[in-house]
Amino acid sequence: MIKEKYTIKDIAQMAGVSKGTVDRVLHNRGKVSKIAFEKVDKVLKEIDYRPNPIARNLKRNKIYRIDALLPDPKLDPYWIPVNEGVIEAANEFASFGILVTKHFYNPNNRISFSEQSQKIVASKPDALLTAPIYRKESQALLKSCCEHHIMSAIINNLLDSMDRHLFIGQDLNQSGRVAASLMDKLIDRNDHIAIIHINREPHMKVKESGFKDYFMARPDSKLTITSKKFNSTEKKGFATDVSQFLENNPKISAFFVTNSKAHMLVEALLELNKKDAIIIGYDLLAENITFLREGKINFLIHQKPKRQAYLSVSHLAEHFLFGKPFPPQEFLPIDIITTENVHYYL
Amino acid sequence: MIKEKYTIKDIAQMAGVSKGTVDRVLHNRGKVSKIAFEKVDKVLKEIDYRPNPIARNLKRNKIYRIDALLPDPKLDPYWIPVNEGVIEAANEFASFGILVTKHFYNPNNRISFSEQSQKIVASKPDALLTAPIYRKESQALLKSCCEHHIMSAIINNLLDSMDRHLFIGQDLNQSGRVAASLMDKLIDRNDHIAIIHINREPHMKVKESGFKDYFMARPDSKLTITSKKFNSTEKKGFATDVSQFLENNPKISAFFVTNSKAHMLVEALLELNKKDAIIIGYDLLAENITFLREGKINFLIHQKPKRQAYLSVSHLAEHFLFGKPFPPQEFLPIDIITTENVHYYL
DNA sequence: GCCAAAAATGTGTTCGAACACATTAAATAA
DNA sequence: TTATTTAATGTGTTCGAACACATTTTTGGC
Repeated sequence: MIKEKYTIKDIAQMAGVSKGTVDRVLHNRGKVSKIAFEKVDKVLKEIDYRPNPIARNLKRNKIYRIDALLPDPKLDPYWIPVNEGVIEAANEFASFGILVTKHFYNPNNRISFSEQSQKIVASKPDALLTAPIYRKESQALLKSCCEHHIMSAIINNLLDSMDRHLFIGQDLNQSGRVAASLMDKLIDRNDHIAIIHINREPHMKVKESGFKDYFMARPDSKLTITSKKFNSTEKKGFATDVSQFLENNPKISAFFVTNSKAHMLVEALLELNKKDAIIIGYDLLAENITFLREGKINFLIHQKPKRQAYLSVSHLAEHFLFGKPFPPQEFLPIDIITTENVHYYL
Repeated sequence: MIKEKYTIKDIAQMAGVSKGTVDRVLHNRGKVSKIAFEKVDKVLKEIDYRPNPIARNLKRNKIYRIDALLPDPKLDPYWIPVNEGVIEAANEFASFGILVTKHFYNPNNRISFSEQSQKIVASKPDALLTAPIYRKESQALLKSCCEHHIMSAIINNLLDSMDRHLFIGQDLNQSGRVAASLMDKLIDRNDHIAIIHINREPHMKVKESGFKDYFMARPDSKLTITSKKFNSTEKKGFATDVSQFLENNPKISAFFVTNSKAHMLVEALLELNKKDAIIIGYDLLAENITFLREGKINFLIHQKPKRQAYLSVSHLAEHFLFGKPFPPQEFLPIDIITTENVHYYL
């Protein structure tokens, strides 16, 4: 295998035919005689020809449309970095003819998700990127995409029965286990642990399972783990609820918050004058980082929302532009964040 | 700003000139009258023209050469993933006309580094990628690159007085601090800590500083931290040395190993029947992972050698191909690895 | 006002792949 | 055998930027 760049013209010359014939062989377009085919095929087998993706792309000269359907970052700050990741990738690939359009839905309103879904499918983009908060609606959307031959990519959380869609995110069960193993290093034998869901979304149950599984696997474990779901979105009601919960469970001193809202719990605990609680939460929101740096949150797990979004868009783009293959599921590492390394993740 | 793709031809038409004139304006090639310049300039200011990088690249049609000068992975397994990262990126960009050549040097022999250096510079590649283990020799190499207009990228460890070279790696001082903060969570008040250098390379001192700084910053800290350097490369001599060291410092129960050789220490400790020592080390070598999973290493810090290499090559490639800018220094996150999340980093 | 030199502007070709179209060779029917 | 369809093959153009080259316009000198 000689290291050189071969062109169609080269191959044609080597095989003693014209570039048109080589082209027909390469693309199985027929209208090639056996003799000609074999001459070309022989050369192709010798040289490991790889078409120049740049020339190919220039010729195609197509504008690829990727539509992103995401929760409105104004309504939940968790989605701000996701939005940034999409924008970054969009800018990077804009001059390559990749056109990214963003659509926001209200994360507290399934109807808004469905409405936007239909609009997007109707506009027939080349690919769709979404965070499937609502299971049923999301599955309907993905099915619809399949039917209309729209590529689909998913971030944040996996849906069950979901093959052949690009997924980029974390293994949420394992993420719960990581949280548990960190908790394990921090607590004493007689600590009681609470798993706190604040405005629970379905996939957070998976984190809870992982967390519990870790401790269940240890035969010596006699820990008490209580799971609690808080629904209040207003601060006041939430603080009262927390107070109530702690009165009923006075022994609890360690908390695992299953989403980005650990800072809310910290604030509530501070109001109740309950200090030195052990807290593990998710995501690098400004409030969380502040508490992490102050030692009021012990560990954060980084779900890399920005990277999820960036990677999805760039995988799709590079697939369209250069035919790059990508794995159907890409599980990102579960990053453990402390005061000391948080800086490098921002 | 209308969202459309403009070509030079479009601009020429809009400005009422020929594409040649537009080209001269875009590239400041002179030979343009004031009137023509202003006509073109006006259009350019209106439309935010970005040249099609694909077409540009096709026209250039140049083969870019990147030479990588790295320690032989056969002589130190730490460099295996670095090698993999280079290969992966090389394959990815091969069809774009990026030609990556690897050169290995003996990490225990500065002469072999110098010799290879000279060969590479003499062959005048477009860029050089290296891991600068030897300070003086590396600085000479980088200077030489500058003079010959060879781009240079560096991974693994930073050299001082090193501007305008692409660096991709971790902040080693901070990495020591991360190790310390993890140690802090694991130890008791009266534990004694040892910092262990096995076959020390100069930059490992930086990790030690970071580690010590963390504990110094705490006014309440009365910890004893001993630093020890082991030089033996053979197992037998090493175990004896460790034994000796422990006899002299019987109170030491926690170890921070500043490179990928934590597994050697674990083995030595096992031979001495010293169990439940606390150990924090670096890098996901197979041996380290085994001990991590068995609970004999508490934390590993992942230096992402593969990613460092991959990123360097792809940054250089994308710079050459598409004119992508890159930051002079890119500090990668300092990943904390436990039994629970190690799987996702492999 | 005319010619030569210089400046300004326009035209044409290239890169490699893709595909439309033109041309030639082989196969079939009259 | 000749006309005519069909198969096989070759040629030419396009994508957008870059640059070589050709052409036109302007300027200065007499």
